[in-house]
Amino acid sequence: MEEIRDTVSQGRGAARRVRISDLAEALGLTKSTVSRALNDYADIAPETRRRVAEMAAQMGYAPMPYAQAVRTGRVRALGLVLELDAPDRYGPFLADFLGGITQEATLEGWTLTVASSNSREEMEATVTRLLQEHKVDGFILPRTMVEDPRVAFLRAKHVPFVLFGRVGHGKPDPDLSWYDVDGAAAMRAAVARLVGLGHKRIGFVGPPSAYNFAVLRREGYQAGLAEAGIGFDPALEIMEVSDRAGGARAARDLLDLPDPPTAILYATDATALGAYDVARERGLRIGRELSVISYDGIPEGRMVDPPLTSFAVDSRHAGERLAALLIAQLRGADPASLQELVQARLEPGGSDGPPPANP
Amino acid sequence: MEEIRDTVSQGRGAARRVRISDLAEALGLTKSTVSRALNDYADIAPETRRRVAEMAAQMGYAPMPYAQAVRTGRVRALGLVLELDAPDRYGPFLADFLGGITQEATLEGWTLTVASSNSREEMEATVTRLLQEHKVDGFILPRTMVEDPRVAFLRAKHVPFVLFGRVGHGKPDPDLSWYDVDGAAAMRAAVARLVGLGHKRIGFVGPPSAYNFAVLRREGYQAGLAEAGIGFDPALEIMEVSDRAGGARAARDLLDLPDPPTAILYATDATALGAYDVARERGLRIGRELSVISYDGIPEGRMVDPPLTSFAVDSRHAGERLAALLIAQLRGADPASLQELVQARLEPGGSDGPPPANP
DNA sequence: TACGCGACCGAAACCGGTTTCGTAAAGCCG
DNA sequence: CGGCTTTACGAAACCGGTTTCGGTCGCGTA
Repeated sequence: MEEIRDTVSQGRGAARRVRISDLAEALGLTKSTVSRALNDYADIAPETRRRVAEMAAQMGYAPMPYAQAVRTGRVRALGLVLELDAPDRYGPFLADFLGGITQEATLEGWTLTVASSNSREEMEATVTRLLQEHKVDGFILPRTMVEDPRVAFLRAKHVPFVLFGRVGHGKPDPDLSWYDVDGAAAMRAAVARLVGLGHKRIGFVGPPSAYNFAVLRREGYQAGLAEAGIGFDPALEIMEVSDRAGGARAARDLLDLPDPPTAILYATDATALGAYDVARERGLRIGRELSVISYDGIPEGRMVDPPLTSFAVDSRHAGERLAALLIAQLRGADPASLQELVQARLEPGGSDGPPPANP
Repeated sequence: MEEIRDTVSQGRGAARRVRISDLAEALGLTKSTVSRALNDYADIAPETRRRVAEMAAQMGYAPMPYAQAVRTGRVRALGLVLELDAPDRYGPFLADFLGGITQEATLEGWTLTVASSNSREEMEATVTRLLQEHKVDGFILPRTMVEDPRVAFLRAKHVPFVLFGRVGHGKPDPDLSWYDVDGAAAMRAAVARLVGLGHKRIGFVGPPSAYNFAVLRREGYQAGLAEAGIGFDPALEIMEVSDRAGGARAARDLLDLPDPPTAILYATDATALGAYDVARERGLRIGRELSVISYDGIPEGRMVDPPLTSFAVDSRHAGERLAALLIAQLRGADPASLQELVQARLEPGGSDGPPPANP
């Protein structure tokens, strides 16, 4: 192996990377003292600490994370395993989500390592490898399930992680870190909005109930009905729907009921678009003969006619906060204290309106 | 700092990670010999090499990349910087693309580190940090520009990289590694298809010409015209269009010409959807009064009526090959030998047909 | 004035590998 | 059968940091 390494700097510029020993020499100290000064050990004089910090900044010193890792076991890297086998493939939010994570991580001097899996087995193998090679210090787990195998798996290995979404239905999740958008509250608000417009029969179309968010949104729907004093009719609720075609089928089934709903609440925009297809088929006008409200705020919802009334989530913010929560946890914060619930933002479109006068 | 580290294994299971010294001891060799055996040094007896490999497999030994990196400077990590300021935000392809990269990288024992930037300055700062911290060994650069600042930047730093797309117009790019889909060929084929249907006046709508793929696709369009013996009319070509609304504006401009085209070739599906909006506005039927062909193969193109005839690219394959090319380069292959050009796959829809009888 | 105790820093071991260098044993050759 | 190469491995340095362990110094106290 040729003696290249960092020494591309032979010519001009690029000033051969400064090591901690260079710093120590320049200061007339030993590298052990410099190291402790930089890491805020108590047995360093404040004045010395200041001098070291100053010289480090001046010389542009930055430690090499992997050299530190040999001793500390920490690489300052966050892990994210994308699940390629998920039904909706993350939609258009992935770029925002990754942008949020990486921007926040960069701010704190961390990086993001991403991997992917096509099955649960593959996911476990990937996580294991990442851990064994010490490529990451902790994980961000997107799209939680009610019974999430990843949680049990990582817990058993004592690996820090944060969840995007909660687990276990609606139970409090003690000593787990998570960030979630309050889908239940959004669904409640959606029901209230529809009731305010005069609707009495409101359908609900939800995703596979293995996903925690699906369950929470359904609960929000039912809670909304209860608050409005409307009885819950199981015939109006269709679960296990995950794509546009499924959303269309659900709409047909609901509209074919003896006493069909005048409004349908969809748990996701992608499925709500199916209602537009059915409306076209049957000559119904969305927002007039059929009202629709959904959740996610995908760009496509703004492009259809009429625009979809939807509760938008800020994926970028989610990424930022998840990164921040995980980093905090890795720095020693108590996981149980790292939980955030934010509200979705209503984006009114033209897809909801008063029910038709004579049904 | 407590003595935790890997020794969570005090109870059962988790068998304290096996180090190279454990391997050496079990074999009755020194760790230097074991290391050289594992790294295929010439001065190791074949029989010894075999024994070491066998024992390593048996004991489940895997070196820690960062410990190796202290000496070698290599961390077996690929870098990807997402450009958040790009006009189209990667669309729905990002998950596939990342899936391809990570699956291939995993196969070879590498990982992917992703970062993001909102501007050129931020991109350079991010790359510099990743390099300085030795978090990555090389980069994958998506979405190349005709004059790509990233290429000059990384070249000056002697950092290995591969391009998704070519640079510098259509020139051969010597000593650069790249993977690209032959957009020009697709556009030529599209023109031929339209001419075969009877079209004589064919418009073209392209993305910002700073992007290399935009230029190549335009050249393909013009080459297609030439092959068909149709003169090129500059009025029929509109560039710098990057979204659906822009695609709609372009369609209006083209249709408002004194001698309007009967078919429009769009360089991207996202912009082609704008033609559907205009068709609805003006009561034109796509595939009848107006033919449309485009490129990308986004899922939404399959959902519109009629389905969009488009040339689909396989983003997952692109990710896989880019990862493979970069890894090969990092292993010492000559960059100039690492260039791949693949063809897009035509997905016929209903958006193209014979021109109307009387224009 | 002798003693004890913090405060502060240096010396050296250590982390898990890689690479250089030296050398004993085996093979080659006449 | 002895000298000269090879062959194949061990010993030790090294990579860039962190952490442990002492030891010196100044100062308050008896």
